[in-house]
Amino acid sequence: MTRQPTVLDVAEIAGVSRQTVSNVLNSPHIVRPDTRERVEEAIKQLGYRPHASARRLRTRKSSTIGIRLDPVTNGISGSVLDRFLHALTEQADAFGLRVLLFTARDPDDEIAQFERLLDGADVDGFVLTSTTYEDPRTEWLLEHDAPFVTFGRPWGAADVYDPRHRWVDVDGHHGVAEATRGMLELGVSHVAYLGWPPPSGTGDERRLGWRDTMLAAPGLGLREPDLDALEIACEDGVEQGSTAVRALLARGVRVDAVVCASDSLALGALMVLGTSVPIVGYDNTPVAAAVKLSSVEQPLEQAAGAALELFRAVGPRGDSFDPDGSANDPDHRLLRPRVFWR
Amino acid sequence: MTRQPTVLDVAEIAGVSRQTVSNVLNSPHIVRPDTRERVEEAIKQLGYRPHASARRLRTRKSSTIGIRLDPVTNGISGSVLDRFLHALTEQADAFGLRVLLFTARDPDDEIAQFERLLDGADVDGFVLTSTTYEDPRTEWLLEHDAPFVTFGRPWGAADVYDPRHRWVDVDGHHGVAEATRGMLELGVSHVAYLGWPPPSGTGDERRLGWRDTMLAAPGLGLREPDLDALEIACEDGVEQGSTAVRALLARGVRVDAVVCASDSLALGALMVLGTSVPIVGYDNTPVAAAVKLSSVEQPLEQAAGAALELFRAVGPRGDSFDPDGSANDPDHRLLRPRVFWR
DNA sequence: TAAGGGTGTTTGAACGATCAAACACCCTGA
DNA sequence: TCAGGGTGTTTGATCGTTCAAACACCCTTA
Repeated sequence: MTRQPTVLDVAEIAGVSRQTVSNVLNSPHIVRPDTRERVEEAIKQLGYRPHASARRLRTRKSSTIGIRLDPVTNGISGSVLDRFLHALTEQADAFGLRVLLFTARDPDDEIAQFERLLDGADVDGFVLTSTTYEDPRTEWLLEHDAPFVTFGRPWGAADVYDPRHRWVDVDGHHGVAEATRGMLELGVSHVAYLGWPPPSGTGDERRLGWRDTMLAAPGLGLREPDLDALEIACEDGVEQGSTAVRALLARGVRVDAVVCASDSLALGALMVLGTSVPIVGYDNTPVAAAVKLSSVEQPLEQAAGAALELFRAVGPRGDSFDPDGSANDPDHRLLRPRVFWR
Repeated sequence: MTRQPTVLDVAEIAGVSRQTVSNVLNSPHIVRPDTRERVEEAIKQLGYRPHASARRLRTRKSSTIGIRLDPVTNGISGSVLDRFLHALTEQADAFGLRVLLFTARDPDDEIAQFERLLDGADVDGFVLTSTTYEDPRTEWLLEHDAPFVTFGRPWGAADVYDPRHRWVDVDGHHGVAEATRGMLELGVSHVAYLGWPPPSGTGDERRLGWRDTMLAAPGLGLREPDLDALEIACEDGVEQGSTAVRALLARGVRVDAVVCASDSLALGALMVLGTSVPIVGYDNTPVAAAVKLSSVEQPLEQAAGAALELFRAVGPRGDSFDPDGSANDPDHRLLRPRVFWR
């Protein structure tokens, strides 16, 4: 036989019907053990493998998630999403899912792609990677109730814990706080913060991680105005980081250490300050490793796994309703990063 | 009507049969213009979109290419493949193709994935990104005549221009030669080369790009032994690059400029030599941009486009046989990189 | 006027799987 | 002996599309 074997071929060999073969594959528990064994034997013998498209046509499910590849690898930090994508792909198999890529020029185009992929039954749903305030994409997906999970909280949403919007995210506050604490443990007191200008969901959270830690530090005796002086904000970028640090120094501020909102900024700081002052970046990109920069590392494997779990759970919505609220929230996951000291 | 419209719905509205609608979609030229117009009108009116799985089931084609996401983003240069992947995804649409990701632990596992994806009709074929000498993967694919295109020449193969093995690649010799010429034009004479230890298909080629250019340089009067002194090899990595350059200097060699086989090595050189000596890297990674390093840039968009073209052409093999040989080779593309001077 | 050829459209069947309902069988209890 | 219920398996129909062959029609040409 030259063509691929089908359920029928398997059925014939095992001496059962099509449907029984199908049952062995999809709901083994309803088949009697000895029958099941015979069928499994035949499957192995023929090297049978279900035809994915036929199954999709019938079940109207593709077991595939779509994910958008961002248009520009925006500098250094692009690699974070690449690593997330990688982890996602790697673990998708274990969840019986596949990952289909697509690109889009802008949010509107992306929505058009959603429509195209869903209508063609190419994907069951999506994983979104960078969501913005009042994101038109999530609104569209909710409206058309298409399953989705975002990597990143819906900053600015009325209810961040809306069960209809499932998300996975990394606790930036905790990460930066840890980095700051690590600096203070070195015995220094003037830990500066180099971040992004508000408003920025992620950025503001990271900034607070530093600020809260500094204020709470015992015996440091720092007050709000002291902190204001130790903080500087600029757009993301190596050059911008260098410029900002120079400005900080020009003000005559004493800087014992620097905690940054990104590796790009950290690299910028490094180029001005050299290795005399300890610096911590964020995202632990390959660049950080290359120049031996400490950095906050996001648990991307965990994040990917959690995203897949949430995605798979999208179907039976509401049946696991938790009256306690966020106590044991099954729809959202906030993961803890850790500092990678070098 | 709540469900997705089908060809039948369109047919009814346009007053034609299923097949005519199908023809309008797949071979518009055989449909009379006025009929076609009526059908297109109906398609637009209903917002009809063909069901991809149904089509795939019938045609036994998935219009999807599989691509493996490499297990580890190996340092800085990982971004090259990411950018290629990106370009591939972006242009796939124009070729009516989709990109499906998968991962694999090792070549054997990858072959198992090939089998799984092909049997399930999930993909039509593959684009391979890093091929090695006597690659078991390409051999398997050839044996099972599964369509594939590699990004990278089959180094060491008996016949690199074997028409059964289609490939796209970038002319590293030319890229490094250009970089070297650029250095010489600055008026310097002692251009060193920092590369990888042989044997390495890509590495050896790049090295020759430098060597040939140096030997051919008019008025330089360099001979083989002089070149040997100007050359040093080490494994890829920032640290390794620094060490190698230090060794070169320790030997008392005069170094006016450095051409490197990668950005990692270039960064390593930069950390030892500083900005006093011009350095050129390879791949133009974000890191190179960040530290203002000149670098050879691979035309990844072109490479992706060419890969897709070749992939689409895999079907009718042999009908475009070219007796002249490589004169106008339709199965392979060697692209020219350019130096991005900073 | 009938046979032949070309063009454009329709019809029946198939792709390979799963759903839903029917069916066969065994066991129990009236 | 037969109704009733449970378990395990089979049968017919279906998902939405395209292939292959049939068909209707018009235009030539003998």
